Amino acid sequence: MPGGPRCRPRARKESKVGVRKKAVAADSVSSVVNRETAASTPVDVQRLNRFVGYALRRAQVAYFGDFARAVGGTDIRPAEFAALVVISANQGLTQSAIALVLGIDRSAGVSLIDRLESKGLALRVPVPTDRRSYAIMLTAAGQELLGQLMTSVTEHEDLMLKNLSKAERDTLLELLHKLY
Amino acid sequence: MPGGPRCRPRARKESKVGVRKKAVAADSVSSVVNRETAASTPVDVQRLNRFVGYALRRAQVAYFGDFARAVGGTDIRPAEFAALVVISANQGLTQSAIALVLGIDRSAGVSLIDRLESKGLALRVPVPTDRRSYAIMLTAAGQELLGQLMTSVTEHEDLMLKNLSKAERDTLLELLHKLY
DNA sequence: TATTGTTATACTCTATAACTATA
DNA sequence: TATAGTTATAGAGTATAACAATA
Repeated sequence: MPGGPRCRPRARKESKVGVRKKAVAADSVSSVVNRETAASTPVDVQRLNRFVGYALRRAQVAYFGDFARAVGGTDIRPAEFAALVVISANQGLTQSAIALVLGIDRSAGVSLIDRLESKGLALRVPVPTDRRSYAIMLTAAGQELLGQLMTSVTEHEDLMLKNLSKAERDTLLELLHKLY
Repeated sequence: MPGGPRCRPRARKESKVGVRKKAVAADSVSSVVNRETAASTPVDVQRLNRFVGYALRRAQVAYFGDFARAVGGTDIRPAEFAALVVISANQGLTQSAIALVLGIDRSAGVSLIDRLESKGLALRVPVPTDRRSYAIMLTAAGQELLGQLMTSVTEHEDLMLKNLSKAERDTLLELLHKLY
């Protein structure tokens, strides 16, 4: 996939985060080690599952994890797909406006549009009336790919949401929108 | 906050991702630049908002972004909170088991438990019957902090979900659980 | 002065591969 | 051989600060 190395090796021994291996004797802890728990007794996740934030994260990870497979060999990531959808519905939007809509920083928008442009899906068109900014447009290839993606992403969502009725799906969408 | 630098400077000029600044003349694009769109006309997000994945991401970003404020000066992140909840309800679980429950890799579990341990919230207790593994336990401090966090995180969720009725909240939780 | 696009940088989260000690 | 914990590493995602060109 895309992109070269962006991170460096950590310094060889600097990486010992915190205080490791300082394990204490079991009897310095009030409770006793429960061997059944450590083995294969069902884990209690009741309290954890009451938190919406945790459920949100798990659902999002599951969704994103399957996204790459869903869009096949296109090498389009969720943020890129979202950008394509926004640009398609709002041809000529500036980069900053796109970033604002997507809820990311302007600086993050640069590499997002870079990627779309390098794939031949979008273009930066100079705006004559404001030489600081570019109008972002879909290319014909971008428009066509978006058409395919609308289908494959919709299928992906159908699969992810197969346990939900149509009404539940609408409800989920509506409730999520209330969170931001 | 924690952690030193982990990334290196990109090589000075290597960073030009893709083909930038190759802006073409406006008339090489079928559509014309819509100045109103580039200015302040309301942006059309109708199609984008039909995608559950996008809504999931936005909701999760909003939730996580406010989490740090919600837990005050404790410097506890969502994953650490989730780990504390799991450990508390399942004292003595191994590191691998915790990672499995949280849906992360064993290797990611290492630094998670490292952080809890370095903050004095959890302990790695040697398991006599299996010298490869540790039983993870909450310390008294961990138990107490978790008590406070249960309150502040619950308040945080109440705030995030203030636009939802109790029934809607339960529905949201139930629907999200169906996604993973 | 303010904004647009940009670059350099930093940091979180998470994964994969490989290693060591143990089973 | 297989598993638990660990380390080194890669890379996605995103933020902040600062700068140049332009408004």
